[in-house]
Amino acid sequence: METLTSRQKKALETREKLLKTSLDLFNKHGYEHVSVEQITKACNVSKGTFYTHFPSKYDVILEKFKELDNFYRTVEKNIDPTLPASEKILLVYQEQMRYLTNIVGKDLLRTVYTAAMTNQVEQDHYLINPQRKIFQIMNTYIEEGIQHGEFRQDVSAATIQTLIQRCMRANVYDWLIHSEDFDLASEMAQFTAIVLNGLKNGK
Amino acid sequence: METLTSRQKKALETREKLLKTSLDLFNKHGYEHVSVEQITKACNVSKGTFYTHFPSKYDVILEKFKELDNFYRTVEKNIDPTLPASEKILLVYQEQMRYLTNIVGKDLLRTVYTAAMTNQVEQDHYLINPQRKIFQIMNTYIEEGIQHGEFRQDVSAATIQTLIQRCMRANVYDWLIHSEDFDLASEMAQFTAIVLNGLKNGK
DNA sequence: TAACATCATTGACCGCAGTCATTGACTTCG
DNA sequence: CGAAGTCAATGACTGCGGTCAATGATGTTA
Repeated sequence: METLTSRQKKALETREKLLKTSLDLFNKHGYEHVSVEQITKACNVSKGTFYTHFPSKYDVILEKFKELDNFYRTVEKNIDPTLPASEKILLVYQEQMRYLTNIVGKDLLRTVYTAAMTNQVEQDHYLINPQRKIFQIMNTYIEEGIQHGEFRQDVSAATIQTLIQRCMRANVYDWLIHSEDFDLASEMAQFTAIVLNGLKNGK
Repeated sequence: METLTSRQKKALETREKLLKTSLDLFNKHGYEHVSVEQITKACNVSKGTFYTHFPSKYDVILEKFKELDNFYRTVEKNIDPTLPASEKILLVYQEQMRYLTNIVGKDLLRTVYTAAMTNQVEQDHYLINPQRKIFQIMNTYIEEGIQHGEFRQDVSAATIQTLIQRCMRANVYDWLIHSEDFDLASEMAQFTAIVLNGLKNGK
């Protein structure tokens, strides 16, 4: 199992080359302005080859996008564990929004947010997949906050988790439909702070 | 100006026929499964004709979608003016979500929410256009709430308005990316109530 | 080594959104 | 009325995402 035949190695090379070239071209010209044929020509393979390695043009993006989770692991470590849950949540989101703004960019995110609505295949989309590292981190903080009596008792942990996740998508989506003049990190902070305030105990 | 030449009348007829046929077909088979050629064949016109009347396939949808505003006018009238602002907001949203669920449907809304991200043409999209009747209604309620000291003083009216609108898109978007098992009206009510709670005064 | 099986690769092909030069019926103007 | 202008309508064409039957090089088995 471990060792690959030369054939499989070749195939993997092709795949990697397609992946790298795709992302490079997307970065340079924008997702919509790069055709699959451009990618394959740049790699000296045929169009069909692209589709033996990726189900669609979009899936290349998704692959890259999933790397995000490594980023979150680093963020998690840099957060002071003694802070109240709501502040931790705000901090993680702040880092995430910075990352989305500066590294990922509108173009790729737009693709993901569009595909989430269109590809209603494979159950539910990655965007709401509970497996995502960031959601697991958030959920831990929320559980913590509940145990410390930080949140209202009449809303379940699962509900709070869903709502906090929805905050994220709300602000990202609004960022995507606004033309510039929208600072994702600060909008996110403001909005989430209000939601957290609405969830606070004894007010 | 008032009277149309027979030529213009013919053109308008063609336009209306295309509009009606498009929406009928979209309703019957779903937006994605209806091609422009199908529409034009059903109308006995050429494909090009479609594009003399509509900039794109999507714009047909948008036209229908704008009729929503008439609906909001009716809703507004049925709301008890003595209620507190936050309750009025919840009521309007409740009616809107019912309308979106039962009349408009996921298919058409998905199209609009996708296009809002893609067509970054003509400034900002209809979805965040302040001209929309529903936003004007909401804004009135919010101003009212501020004057009655219902909301925190440290957040401007404009900000509150933006956040309340964002609640709408947040829940609609999440509805669109969930496969069934998502009750838009109740999710919306819950989420918005929490945001309003977070905006409440003296807590 | 020879016959067979696998599977990455190919490129012609499909369906569809959108374009545009051309046409000719209708309108306007002298 | 006739010439000139307008503009709705046309359909061949482009570009692109995605498909699939055929190919043959590589790997497996006898």
